[in-house]
Amino acid sequence: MKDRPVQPSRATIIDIAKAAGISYSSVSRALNGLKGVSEDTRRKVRDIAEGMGYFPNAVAQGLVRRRTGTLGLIIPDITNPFYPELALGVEERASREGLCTFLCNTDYDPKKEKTYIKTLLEKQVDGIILAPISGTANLFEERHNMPLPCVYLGNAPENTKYSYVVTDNVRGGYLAARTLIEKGYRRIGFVSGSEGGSAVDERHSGFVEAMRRYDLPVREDDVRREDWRLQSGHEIVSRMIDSKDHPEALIAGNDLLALGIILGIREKGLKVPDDMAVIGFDDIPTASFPGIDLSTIRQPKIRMGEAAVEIILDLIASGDGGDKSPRRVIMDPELVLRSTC
Amino acid sequence: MKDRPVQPSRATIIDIAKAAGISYSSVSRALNGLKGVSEDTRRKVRDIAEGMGYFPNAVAQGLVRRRTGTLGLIIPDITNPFYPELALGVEERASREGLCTFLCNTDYDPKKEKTYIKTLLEKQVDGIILAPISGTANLFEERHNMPLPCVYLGNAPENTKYSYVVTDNVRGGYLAARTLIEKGYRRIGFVSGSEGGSAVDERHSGFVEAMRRYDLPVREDDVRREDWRLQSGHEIVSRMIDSKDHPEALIAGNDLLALGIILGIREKGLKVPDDMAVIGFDDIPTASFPGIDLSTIRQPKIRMGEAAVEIILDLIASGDGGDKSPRRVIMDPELVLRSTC
DNA sequence: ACAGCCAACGCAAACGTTTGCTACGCTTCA
DNA sequence: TGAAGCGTAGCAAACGTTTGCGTTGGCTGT
Repeated sequence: MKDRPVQPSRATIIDIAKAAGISYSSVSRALNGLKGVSEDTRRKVRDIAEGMGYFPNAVAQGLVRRRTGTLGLIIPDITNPFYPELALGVEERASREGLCTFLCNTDYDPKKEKTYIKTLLEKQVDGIILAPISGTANLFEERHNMPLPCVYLGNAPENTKYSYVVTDNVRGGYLAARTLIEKGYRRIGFVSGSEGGSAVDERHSGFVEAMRRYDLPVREDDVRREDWRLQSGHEIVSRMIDSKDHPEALIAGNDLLALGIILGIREKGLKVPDDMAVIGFDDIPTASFPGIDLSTIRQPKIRMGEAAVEIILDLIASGDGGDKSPRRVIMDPELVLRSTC
Repeated sequence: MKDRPVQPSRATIIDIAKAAGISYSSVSRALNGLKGVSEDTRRKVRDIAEGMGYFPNAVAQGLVRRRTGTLGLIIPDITNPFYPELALGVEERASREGLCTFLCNTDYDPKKEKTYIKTLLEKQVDGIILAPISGTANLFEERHNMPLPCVYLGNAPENTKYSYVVTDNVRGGYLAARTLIEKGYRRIGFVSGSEGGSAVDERHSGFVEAMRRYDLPVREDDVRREDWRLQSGHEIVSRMIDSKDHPEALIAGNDLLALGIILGIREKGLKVPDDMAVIGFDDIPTASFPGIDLSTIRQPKIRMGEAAVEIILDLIASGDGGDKSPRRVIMDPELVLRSTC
């Protein structure tokens, strides 16, 4: 027996056409359920296709259809429990629509964010969902004319012309502060990352607004902005406590920071909330765990992810690149009262 | 001024060729750094390309190169903190190689897993990394001749002909049990999900082996296999405690279950580890949190993800679909002793 | 019996690249 | 001076589809 090489390439519609004795355009029509083929040949084609284990080459399809059936999701840190839930919402909604999602982790690095956007453009994704590191300087805003549907998720620059899905961060910050104030805390601090787009600023200004309304001073020392990691919360609160002059309660810009803060407080031998109260933002799964039981401002993460996809779908359908009529979705935050305040 | 339509499509190498007055094959060569063009024209082409905001169409490239520069990562639940770290390892390593990663979440649904594999094949990904739900029945094993590089991650069927990256689960289970035994616990239970491929079985058999070596009985009531969610751990331990006849210590098949177990124990007014000790598996970030401080068997998650990508790269480079020489990587688990046992 | 129509199908262009082959002109060497 | 060699470039096929258009042939209606 001749040692002929294994057939390396998959069956194509041309192979099917040959086997069926018809042209390959008819095969395409048959397989895609278009009219122009008789029921007989359609069945025949389907049978042969099945028999040959045929499946379409989405790359070739993408080239001619100019739609690839793919989405790009860019997030800073998949390890931060906030993002997997966003991602889940995106992934689920997208897959229901037959779309595949590229996971792009920027690790809080603007350069990575930038190159990822470029890569996604090259890959001809049908839309990009961006949970940006910084609201100010990203590629969307730089080249203000992205050639495809784009949506900000979780956080968006002010006055952007692109669509976005965010929660009402001002209200969230206000809610957090008001809650603490009504529980009797007077000296309240605010800890967050520095980068983070308008979301941080908004949460902060909600906090300031509440303080003002209740005639409480905001002390500059009590507002710290470094970064978003747990470690950072731990360090900040440690320094505060060491200074022997610390606030009675802290609002954390996200739950990860809040966890770090709790960790730091306990490590210093102090008690939450007796010695210092804490409230977070996001409501990540860990927050609800007994022994942590973190009070927080919940964002509807999964629904946010879904909404982002729906906007993309909408923009695709409308042919509009999103330039003309950006969709803006603002979700309501929800106070989740647990035992840390 | 005539109201001509906005140019909707991106610049192509043909546009560049026209502008430069040369053939488009030369443009391709110039842009790709191939020889066959003078430095002069190369510069010229680069300038023009830049000026036109040109970027290559990866779909067209993929079609002719027969490589798309994409990977598929299939996992059961991005919400389980174990998987984001796997994903991080994969994503980082892949992006360093210029590859994009599709995130596919199966939600523990074999059907979704199956259709995702098919979709990835259609999309012509260069490789698939599968963290399978069940070791027995997945599409890899069903059609035992996947036409591209495939790697199991975290968990693989016995005797599979595909490559895999796993931790030594037998040893992990043994380690967990031995630790408890040496701490003085005698009656030890084992709680895990039912599906999960050989990984569960191996952890279980490591546990059994340790018990046997120390001449301790394994009571059937103390071994429970339901599913992998936190909720499940909570329920199982609640039932155990209600029965008034429960083991002194529990080994959980993963940390999420362990957290659920701790939750259940505390809810019943009992103390960990005094009334019941717990040890988990994975070492997810939450495990190290004070107030939880879960003892566990660590898997080197990020390195595992990286290794999986490296295997794919290797298989791609060798032209081998992976059929001939599967790569098998078995990582060492590490005992992380904290306060729950 | 003939115009007209429609269903079924084939042809070929198009999508945007890469790449093997060929052609040309110039240099180099015997 | 001629052959060989090399650097630069163009032509055209190929990748696997979709799709507009043209061509049949059979059926309908009058």
